Amino acid sequence: MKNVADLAGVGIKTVSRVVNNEPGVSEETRQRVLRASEQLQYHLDITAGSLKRSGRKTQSIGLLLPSVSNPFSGEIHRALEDALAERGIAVFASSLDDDPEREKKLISAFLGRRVDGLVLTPIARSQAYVIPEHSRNLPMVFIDREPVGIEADAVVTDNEVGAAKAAAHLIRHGHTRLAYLGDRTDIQTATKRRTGFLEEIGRAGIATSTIPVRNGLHDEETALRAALELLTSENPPTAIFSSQNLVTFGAMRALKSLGLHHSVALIGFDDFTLADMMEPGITVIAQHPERIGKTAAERILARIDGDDGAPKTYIVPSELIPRGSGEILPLS
Amino acid sequence: MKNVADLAGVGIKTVSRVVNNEPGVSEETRQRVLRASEQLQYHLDITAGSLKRSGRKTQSIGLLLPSVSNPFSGEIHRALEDALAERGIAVFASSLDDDPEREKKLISAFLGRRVDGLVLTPIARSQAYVIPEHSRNLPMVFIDREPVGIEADAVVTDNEVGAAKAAAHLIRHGHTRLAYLGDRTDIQTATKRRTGFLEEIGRAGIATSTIPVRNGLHDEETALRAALELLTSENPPTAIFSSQNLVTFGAMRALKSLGLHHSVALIGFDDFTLADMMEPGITVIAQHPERIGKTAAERILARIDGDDGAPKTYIVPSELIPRGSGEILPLS
DNA sequence: CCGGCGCCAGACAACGATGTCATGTATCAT
DNA sequence: ATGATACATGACATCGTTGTCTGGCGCCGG
Repeated sequence: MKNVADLAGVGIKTVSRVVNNEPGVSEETRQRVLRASEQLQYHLDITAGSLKRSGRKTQSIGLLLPSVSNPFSGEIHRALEDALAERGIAVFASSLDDDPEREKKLISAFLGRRVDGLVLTPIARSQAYVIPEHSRNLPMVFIDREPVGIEADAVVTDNEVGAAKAAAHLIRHGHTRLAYLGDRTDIQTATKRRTGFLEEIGRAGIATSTIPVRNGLHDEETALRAALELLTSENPPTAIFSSQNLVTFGAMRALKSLGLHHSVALIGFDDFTLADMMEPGITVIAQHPERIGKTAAERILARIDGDDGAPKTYIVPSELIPRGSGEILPLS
Repeated sequence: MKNVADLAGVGIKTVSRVVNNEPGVSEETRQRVLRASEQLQYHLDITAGSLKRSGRKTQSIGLLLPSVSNPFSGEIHRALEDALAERGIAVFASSLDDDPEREKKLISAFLGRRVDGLVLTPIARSQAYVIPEHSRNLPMVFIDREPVGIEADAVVTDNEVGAAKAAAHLIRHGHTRLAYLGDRTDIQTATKRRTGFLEEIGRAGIATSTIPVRNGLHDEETALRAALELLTSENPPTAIFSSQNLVTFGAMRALKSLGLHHSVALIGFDDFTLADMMEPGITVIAQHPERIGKTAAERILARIDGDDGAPKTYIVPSELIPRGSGEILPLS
């Protein structure tokens, strides 16, 4: 900046005014400065600026996702990025792998970069450790899962309601022997989906104690084995609800390998590419990651702009998309 | 930092020494400083540090992808992140949407944040406009596509070879009436795949002029229409090669809707989730995004560390994965 | 007993920008 | 002509940190 000022024969502050489009610079000087910065390939250093700038905004936020390679996370990321790009805010993205240690380490790394806000999928048992930062006015929005041990904004899918819709849908099609395949119980959404599913079954007058529930399935392989075991048991279910994508894939493989894909019903939580191209099409409870991302962006921007209302949880409704597998009728 | 120094009753520089683990501080003082920073919830500001620090490293890089919601990009992103996290380097990620304007704008935004390097999928017709930055020693690694108009490192899939493998595979299975469905011709990889595909056909002694080639397909919808038109034409192909995921999906839909999915062969470039669960399984030329990401990370780190060898293009081999659709024999 | 050396520690400038304030000059009403 | 007013501009301190340099102190050998 100094060099530009010298070349243009003006003061350093005038250069600052020009590149920031501040008023109070004559058109002639402005042109001279612009020519000089062009010539020197000058580029404003926004990190240096944010040191002194009022509010100290770095125009960047940190985004913590289960994994950037997870398509669901990718959609959220994209929606968020688009909304923030309009304001010139850049996004640091990173993956947690559902590891509480990584969560803490990465938050710390972002804090060190003085991000203007944090958008995150929490995994640690409690987020109480960030209370100091949060109350020190660091905007935070939790997505997909609600925070524990701290009051903060959150944007989540209506997990219980969605899972209940799946149960109701299966029951309406005549099923009474339902089964639940779910993720690790330390993942909040998995637990909520199980609760919603079982409660709806209870409301329908079916004894939930008769419902086989398999938890702790975190990948396709374990889900496949659990499903196989279930389907080859004494009194196999006529309908399966799987709480998550990978679990759904495992269930699909199990059904197909046993030749039951046209006779046992399946509803999965979470939509996925090509679900409609499967044989049969897979009925799902679809979440809306774009809406989650967009809402999270709105919230974090509002907080950055000083909104200090009470923290609130925003719920994005899920949607049942019938495609065939969930409409299979029980044989017996 | 000043506050910590005051509380600990030491000079500000001593605090700096402690938090940076520099030698020359007595154990006692060190403990006192650590206690003080604990008490004040002090967190080192690495952006301020990078202002004066030697080399001015901000410990961050910029990553420009077609879209962060694209699974292929997501895999690359993840591999890159993992490799860079070990060095404490954070990643700014953003989406280009194959828009040259966005490319320039985002590069500029990252430059303003003084990233230590840039990893990008170029889309603009030429990247000559970044020559000043690059020669001013900004490390850059291009991924997936090679840069035009500038000499820089690149990590790419062997597109021609991969496409040629697809052609050879189909020809080996007896096909002579092949068709090509491809992406926009301004996308480098699409062009290379077409070239590789057609050249292999030529080598097999088939007149390439007889091969229907449809370019400019950028989404599922247009691909679907192009495939339908092709398949219902006078002399329909017995095998299709699609140059990209979305195009493959369009082709799959077309085949299924015409009931031809078991009689017309299909090979797609790019692997995708559930390809093996389709009916039939979809044969693909798989790329290895993790390897692309990992290699790109190694290169950018080497450049950041001062490697100033001549720019080089690194080629990551593709792999043909037979799953059924590519092994369908011609009827006639 | 003294000079020299090593160790710890702090003072100070600097990094690249912005906020504040003072200054100079032209313009205008009186 | 004069003081007030507006506008254009630059000097300077400052943001939070690190690099450099200097100083005090204890210890050692001569």
